[in-house]
Amino acid sequence: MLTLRQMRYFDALATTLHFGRAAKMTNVSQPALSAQIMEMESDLGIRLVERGRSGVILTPHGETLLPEIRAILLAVDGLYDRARQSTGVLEGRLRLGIIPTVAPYLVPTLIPMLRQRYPKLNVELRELLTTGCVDDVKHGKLDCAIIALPHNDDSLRSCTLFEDRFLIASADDENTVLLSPMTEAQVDMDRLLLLEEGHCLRDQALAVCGSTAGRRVANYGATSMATLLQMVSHGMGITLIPEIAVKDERTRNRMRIVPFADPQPSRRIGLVWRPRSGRNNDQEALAALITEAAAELLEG
Amino acid sequence: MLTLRQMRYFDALATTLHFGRAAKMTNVSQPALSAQIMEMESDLGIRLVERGRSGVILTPHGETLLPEIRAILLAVDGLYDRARQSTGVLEGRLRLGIIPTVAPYLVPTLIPMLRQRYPKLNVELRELLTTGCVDDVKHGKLDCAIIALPHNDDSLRSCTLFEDRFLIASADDENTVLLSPMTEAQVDMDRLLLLEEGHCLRDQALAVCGSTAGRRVANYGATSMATLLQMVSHGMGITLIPEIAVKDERTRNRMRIVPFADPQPSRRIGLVWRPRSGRNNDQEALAALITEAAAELLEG
DNA sequence: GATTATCGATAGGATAAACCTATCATGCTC
DNA sequence: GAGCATGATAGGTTTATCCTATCGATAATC
Repeated sequence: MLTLRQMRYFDALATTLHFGRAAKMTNVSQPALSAQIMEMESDLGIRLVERGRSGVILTPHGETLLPEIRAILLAVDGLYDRARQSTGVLEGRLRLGIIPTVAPYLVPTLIPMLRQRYPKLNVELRELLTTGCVDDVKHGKLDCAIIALPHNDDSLRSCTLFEDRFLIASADDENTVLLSPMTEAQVDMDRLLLLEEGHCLRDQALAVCGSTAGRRVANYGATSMATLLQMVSHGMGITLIPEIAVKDERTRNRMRIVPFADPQPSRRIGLVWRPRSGRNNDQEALAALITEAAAELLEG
Repeated sequence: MLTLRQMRYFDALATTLHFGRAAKMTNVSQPALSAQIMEMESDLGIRLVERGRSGVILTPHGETLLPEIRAILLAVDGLYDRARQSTGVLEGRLRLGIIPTVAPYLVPTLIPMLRQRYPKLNVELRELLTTGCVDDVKHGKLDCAIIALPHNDDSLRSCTLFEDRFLIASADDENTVLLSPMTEAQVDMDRLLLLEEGHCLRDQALAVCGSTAGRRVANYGATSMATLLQMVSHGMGITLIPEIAVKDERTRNRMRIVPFADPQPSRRIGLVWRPRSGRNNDQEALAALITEAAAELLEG
């Protein structure tokens, strides 16, 4: 089997046209180089060089293969270069999963920031439910994901990005009096609209409003926050809205949005990744940037 | 130092995403493959794969390098293919030297024949004096050469291609009576025109006509057969013309060309090459073709 | 929740590849 | 013909690579 070592020796031999000098160039003894060249010729089944008393002549075969061999050696050296270069932070491809109740609000702010600060980064976004995010991160289909913590899989590492408070949204002509601030107990469960199953926000809303036995829930599940809030603005009910969505949804739907009384309920948004991924620097830098983006979204 | 073996193992690992299966694919034990991958990562200074309990995931680095590594492996396989393919007769480059008193007459016939019968052959022609031909063949600057035999260098091998008879050429209005056939003794040395020094034909002409002491020779030396024969046709003298040149030169100059009496003097044209060149098949095929081309030239 | 299966890493010893020094045979130069 | 230079060969050593057996940890299963 042909080896790179043999090619390197042949390269030196073709350069010097002299076994001794080629050996010196490759820091090896002349017999060693000679043996490797012979081995190479035997492997390929052709004579590469013509041994003469006054040095060496490449055979036509040798001359044919030389440029290809040199190209291979260059490509191999290129591997080292590329390996060395690509040790920077947030470079190359990053596959990022985001849950649907975060993605549409965070992405428009986050992506431009990423593009600006880490121009070498090529982000691939996927909007997935929590389970999808976690599974795909675990199986290496995603590098990391933005989900609501805590997650139940301790084979993944996570860190908190920001707290996302819940508020109550209703149509602005809602006849039911919404107190501000209101307590969870005041939420009329009959009128509470939720996302369809699978969305963590649905479970969180239920938890917040106390889905104790006996309290019924409107069993229609909206497919997205946008749909849900549209329903709310048309007076079909009320819902829990995460603060991160407020700014954006206000521009689209006329709604009345009131906070909960302290201690305000919230969800904790975090980043999850495989502990073995070895991209700690990347995760850290990404987390910092997301936190910054979220702060911008939440301040106004 | 990175090796091709490691790259092959990595290729298999990236394909199977499983150390055990990759090991089976490469006909090696799992620990051996594992060790090579680790060695590779250590060499490159980066993690290539992420070891998990359910198989393997490529790191971004690994994914970046994979296509390059596969390209390298393909190129190496290509070396074998090319080596195997190029074992045919008269393929690739052939650098052929020809002496000036043969080249202009043989080449127009020889080259088309070569092109037709050996389309994969790329002939590089060089017109050189005998010494140049021999030296360049010896030093590997030419693969072989067509010269007049015998040559004095026994480090080269040679074979006869064809016999090239000498004739006497004069202007067709030459007032000196040229007998036909004529003997060497009848040549008027005062009127004998020769090529400049270095051409073997000059020495052969002198040898034929007996350059015994006392017989002077016109000391003007023509630079080529064409020039020489032009001078002859203008009545400036007579000269020895090799039969191979007769057909072509007759169409350009009006001359009277008469043979020598038997035994007709001639030169032996042959092919020379390095015995170590290992292209015996090539030399043989080429010699056969040249003989054929010469026969065509000489028959008419 | 204990058991079993699977996966990659590790240990220890064997085999093969690659190397080095010293020497040889041959051709070239003076 | 002596001396020099070149690549090949010989014999012994070091280094790479490999294999079998086993381990520790995780994932799947009962």
